[in-house]
Amino acid sequence: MSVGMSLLAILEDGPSYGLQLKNDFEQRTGGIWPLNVGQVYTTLQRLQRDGLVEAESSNAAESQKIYGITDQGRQRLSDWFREPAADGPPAREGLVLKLVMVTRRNRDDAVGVIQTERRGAVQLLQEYTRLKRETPSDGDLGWLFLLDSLIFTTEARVRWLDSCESRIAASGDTAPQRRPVEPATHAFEHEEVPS
Amino acid sequence: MSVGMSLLAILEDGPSYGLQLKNDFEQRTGGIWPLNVGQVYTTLQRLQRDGLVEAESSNAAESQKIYGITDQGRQRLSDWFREPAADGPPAREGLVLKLVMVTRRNRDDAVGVIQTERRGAVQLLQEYTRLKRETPSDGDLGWLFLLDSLIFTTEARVRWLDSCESRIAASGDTAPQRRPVEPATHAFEHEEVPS
DNA sequence: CCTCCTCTGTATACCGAGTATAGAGAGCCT
DNA sequence: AGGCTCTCTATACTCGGTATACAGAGGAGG
Repeated sequence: MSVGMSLLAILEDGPSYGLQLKNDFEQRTGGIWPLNVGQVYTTLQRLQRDGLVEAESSNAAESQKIYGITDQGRQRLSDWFREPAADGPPAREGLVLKLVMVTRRNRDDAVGVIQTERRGAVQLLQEYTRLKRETPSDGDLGWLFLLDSLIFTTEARVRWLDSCESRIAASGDTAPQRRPVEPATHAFEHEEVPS
Repeated sequence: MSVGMSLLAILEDGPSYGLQLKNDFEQRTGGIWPLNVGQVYTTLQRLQRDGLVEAESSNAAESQKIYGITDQGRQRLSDWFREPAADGPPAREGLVLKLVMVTRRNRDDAVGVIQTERRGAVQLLQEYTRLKRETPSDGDLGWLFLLDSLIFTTEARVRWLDSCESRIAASGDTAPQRRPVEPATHAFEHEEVPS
């Protein structure tokens, strides 16, 4: 739950409340990662349930609930920073999945997908580099990290798409692979289904 | 819903049922992306609700429900292949979030996070390149795409981590950074907030 | 035969991430 | 006063993901 941990990290700088946490979160990520307000409240409830956060009385306005981090919360946050991020299988990625699926179906469609995505990625890349150009290189470290991350992964995506396209080009001449789409298949195809 | 669309893509090859769909999915992704069975059934229910899939009578065993793609499902699948994948803000990434948060808190901890993650990423990279070495370069295109994607993004992650570390090294000497905690941004309310 | 065990297959409960929206209260303006 | 906007909290809902319950079929062995 990286959102919850991020809220904990913000709360470590002092007690706060829902909307303020949302704003702080978005400020720290330069507005690149907007955070839905509703998610803040549900996440706070979960953090409170787990004892990582406690509600403090807001004497002035009833409409504000101030939350503060607990000692257990500080401990949990420390653990989060210490433990490695990825342990299970790598996260599924929509575009990769799409390309895997479309390639088996029709290689021409795959080339279309690649070209569409490449255009989008290059455009994003230009946007990110523009943002970076406007940022002093001694600016906020977190913001620079985030920008660099976006740039590196988007660059990698472009190069990956190029490699996919050339792979298709290299193999397309030799291997036909897929039937030309027919409706009304399954009537007769039933025998092979195990029963 | 890329999982649902992937199931649709599999169903385009002919009717099938829950467990078989899980197995086909994992076979197409070379076992890199295991798919929980439960998710298959709930996703099938959603697809059926939306009319993209229909339950066919399972003649032999009652314990098997055979699903087939509908014309509407084929249309939806075509649309999925045609439409660009990413339109909203880029997906939040746990590691980037962690690094952004930890950097603001303590740069030494940030270096620790970077080094831990770098070790893990390099190890993954070795694993992926080993898998690639064992794959003939004219093998299944989808599998090669998937493998390349993992390699490209993991490489990018390593280079990103290196760049983060050198940024910290470059700026660490000059700039103190921890803000001395200022709540009270907000008009009148919490002059009572304990800090 | 009957029991136990395993394998296959389906289904549900639950959690977290994420979105949309309802609705209360305060301040302001005319 | 009425009405508007802004702030703030809260809930309902969807989807991705995991674990687990549950039912049936078939085999092994007493």
